[in-house]
Amino acid sequence: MSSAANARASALADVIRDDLPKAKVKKDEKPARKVGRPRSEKSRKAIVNAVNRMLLHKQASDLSIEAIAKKAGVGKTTIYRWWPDKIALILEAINANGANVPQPVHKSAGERLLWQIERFLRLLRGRNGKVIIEMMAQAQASPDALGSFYESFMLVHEENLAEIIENGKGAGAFRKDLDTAMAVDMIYGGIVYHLMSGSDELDEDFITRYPNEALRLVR
Amino acid sequence: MSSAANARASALADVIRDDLPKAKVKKDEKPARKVGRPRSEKSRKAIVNAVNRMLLHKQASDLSIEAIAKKAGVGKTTIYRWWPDKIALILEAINANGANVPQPVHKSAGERLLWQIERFLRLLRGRNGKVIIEMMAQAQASPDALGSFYESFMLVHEENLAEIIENGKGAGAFRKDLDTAMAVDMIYGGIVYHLMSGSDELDEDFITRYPNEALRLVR
Amino acid sequence: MSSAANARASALADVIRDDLPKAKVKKDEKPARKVGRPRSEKSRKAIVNAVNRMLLHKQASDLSIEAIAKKAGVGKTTIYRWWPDKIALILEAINANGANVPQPVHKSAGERLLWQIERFLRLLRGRNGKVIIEMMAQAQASPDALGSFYESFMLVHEENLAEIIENGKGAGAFRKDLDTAMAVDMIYGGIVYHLMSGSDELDEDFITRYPNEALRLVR
Amino acid sequence: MSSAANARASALADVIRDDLPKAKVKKDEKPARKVGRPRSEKSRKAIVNAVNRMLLHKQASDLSIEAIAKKAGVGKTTIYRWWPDKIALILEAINANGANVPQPVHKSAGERLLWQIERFLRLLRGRNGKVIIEMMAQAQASPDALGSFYESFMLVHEENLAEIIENGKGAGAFRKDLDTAMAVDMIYGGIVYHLMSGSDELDEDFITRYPNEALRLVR
DNA sequence: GGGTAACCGAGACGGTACGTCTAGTCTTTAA
DNA sequence: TTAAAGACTAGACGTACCGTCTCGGTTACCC
Repeated sequence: MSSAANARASALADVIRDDLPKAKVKKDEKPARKVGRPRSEKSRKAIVNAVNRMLLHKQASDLSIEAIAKKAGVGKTTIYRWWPDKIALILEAINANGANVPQPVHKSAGERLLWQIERFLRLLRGRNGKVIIEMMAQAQASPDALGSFYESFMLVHEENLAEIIENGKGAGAFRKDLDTAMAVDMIYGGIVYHLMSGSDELDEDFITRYPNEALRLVR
Repeated sequence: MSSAANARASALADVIRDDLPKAKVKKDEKPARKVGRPRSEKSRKAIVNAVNRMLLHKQASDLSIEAIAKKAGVGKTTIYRWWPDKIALILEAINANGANVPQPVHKSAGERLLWQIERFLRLLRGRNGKVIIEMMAQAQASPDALGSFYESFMLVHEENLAEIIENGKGAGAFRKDLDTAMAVDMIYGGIVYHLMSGSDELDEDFITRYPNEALRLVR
Repeated sequence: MSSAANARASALADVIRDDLPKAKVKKDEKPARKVGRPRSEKSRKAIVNAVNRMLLHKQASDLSIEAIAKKAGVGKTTIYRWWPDKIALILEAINANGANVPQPVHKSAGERLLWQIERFLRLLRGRNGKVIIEMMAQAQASPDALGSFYESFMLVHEENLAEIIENGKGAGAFRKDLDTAMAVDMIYGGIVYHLMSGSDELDEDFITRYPNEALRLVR
Repeated sequence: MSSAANARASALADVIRDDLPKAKVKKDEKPARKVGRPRSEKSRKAIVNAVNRMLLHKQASDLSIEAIAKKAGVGKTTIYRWWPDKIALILEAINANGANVPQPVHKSAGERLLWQIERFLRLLRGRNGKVIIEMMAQAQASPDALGSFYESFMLVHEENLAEIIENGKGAGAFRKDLDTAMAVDMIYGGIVYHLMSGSDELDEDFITRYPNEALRLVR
């Protein structure tokens, strides 16, 4: 990831990492849809709700499309029609690809870095964290799924962080010799690795202290 | 993981992280049994070879116990008898839990840190890297498997790194206010995350530059 | 079937066998409707053509309404609206319910029998035979479909044959003690059974010799 | 079918019709099976019983392997392992391929013919008749299934009947110019066609009178 | 050297889930 | 109104593996 992030950092126009397969994003196809029965919003909600209810009791890897369909009172095809894989479905369900809140501007580089990391940590607190980490883990099994995961979740965070670091370097707030891509890998990697190591949830202590520890890395 | 690693670092006697479930490691039961047909070394080798041959063609997640048994000319039970899960089997096969080479002594804290990180990177270069990362990913699905993975692979690296950092802090080589556990998370996390992001192998550039980047973190 | 055929034979006014469920034949409702968008002749042809093209490659039982609709570029509902089931559709497509050619009159009973059987055999020669037999086979699955098949294909042949035999008996050309219904069953059954036994098409030899063999039965 | 039956009649050694695909008959492979867990007789019975119980309520075409497996408390694979298709399974279940009772000898050709037809009719009386006819119908969908049906059910009857007719012709009891194969087609075809025409069961009247009607055909 | 115990291969077992296919119905817009 | 398009629920298909079990047999040891 880092090299791509790096390239991106230097040329910020690039929005899509091209070393990762793209998930087929149906919603981008065309806004003007007219003929045929329209997608049922009721079914969509039933599916998403079913996923969320099930995640209360069991691990993401224990959800089966079959069970979700049954619980949602929906045909399996309806799920397969709208989501390319379980990863995309669950990420949508837990709303992880939440609105890309614009950063407050006019802040110092350091403050922007802390803000961005805190935002990421907030997204991973509670049950969500474990679920998302499971998604990332499951995505390892197939390049398609991996692309799907990155595009819908990780990419935007990487871009934001890389941009902040690059700017900070330019403004002299961060070390000039810092490798942006590696910094991104370390900062997000530290969090991901922590969650993968067994803790079911991020504890408050970690959330509080991690951003500052990360700040030390870039200065 | 970091808090446990931290605790461990302060009290180096702890060998087993106790926030992780222990995998049942049958071979440790040890009481030198005599009766009964002894384990067939031939079968063990056949299984391990089959796994390694199969890993040349396919992803770790695409190996099934069934296929391994067939390829090795072995009953499925023989595999289940000796390995608790696919993770343990594959880790043994690729010999990832390689000998815990003792560090050269009388080095500076910085040199020891670089040496340890390089050792870890060396272990993950080539195909091995992706395979091990897949193991880590699959282990997320079950606490047992996760314990198994940590115990047989990750734990020793964490302990070594934590010890080096603690010593470096004591000797004044590293920052006193550095959080050892978080540093461990970031250093290994950066590598793991990089591999999980899509690169099939660690490129030479990354391997060369990562250790120094990590060194900057702790100073 | 035979008892109904028998009853019919004695009272020739009966056109519909009443031991068979009637298929709902929508096109018979007929009351010259005016309002609404008219049925698209283009679609009708597209559907019929699609069926015929598909029958070149595959068995009738391998055609699905879904596939036909897709191939014809037509909604499934359009098919369901106009044909009660696959059987009716395919029979129409291969035009099996071909015009009920009136028999030449003023012939002897034997000649009329031969002519009728030959007509039936002609209808079943080539690919048509297997397709029609498959229709008959599939119709076994549901009384509705069976009724549909009989009404649109088999009934008229049975009636004709029964009438010829009855007349022949009255004129002294055929055995007086002959059971008309059983004779019909045997004559058509022999052909149907032959086709169901595996031959993909009726061979010339069979077509040539069968009518005379049947004639021996009734004398 | 008839031509093959004819060839067979002239050369009675031929037991297998070769214009039909052979079903893979696993039981013929080898009697001496040693290794591996043996087939569970309990499961076999459970499956066969489930089929029979289900046939009381529903048509053969409405049985699904899935439902049978569930009702029998058995894995689907267990069914697929032992039966090539639903046809073979149902035929075994209703025991249609019942013992090939040897004919009483020293009878006249006519008596033997009547006996054979009555035996066939007896097999098809009651619910069995409709079920078997449905099997024959379903078998039309695939050459494999058709072969399976013929081999396990129809073949022996055809052979017996053909042999009786040939003998009768030789002994002067039946017409010399009779085409054996066509006679077989007509005799069995009459029955099959009758059942396919809608009657749910063979009525007593038909059973009583059909054999004599058939006898007239061959004289 | 016979008994006993754990091993071995083979492969059948009850299950779960997969992703695809089809049936027949429902809900839109377009003609 | 009806046609056409296509989404909907439902559920079977046949396959792949899971982890367990049940065989016949083998290979050590221990007495």
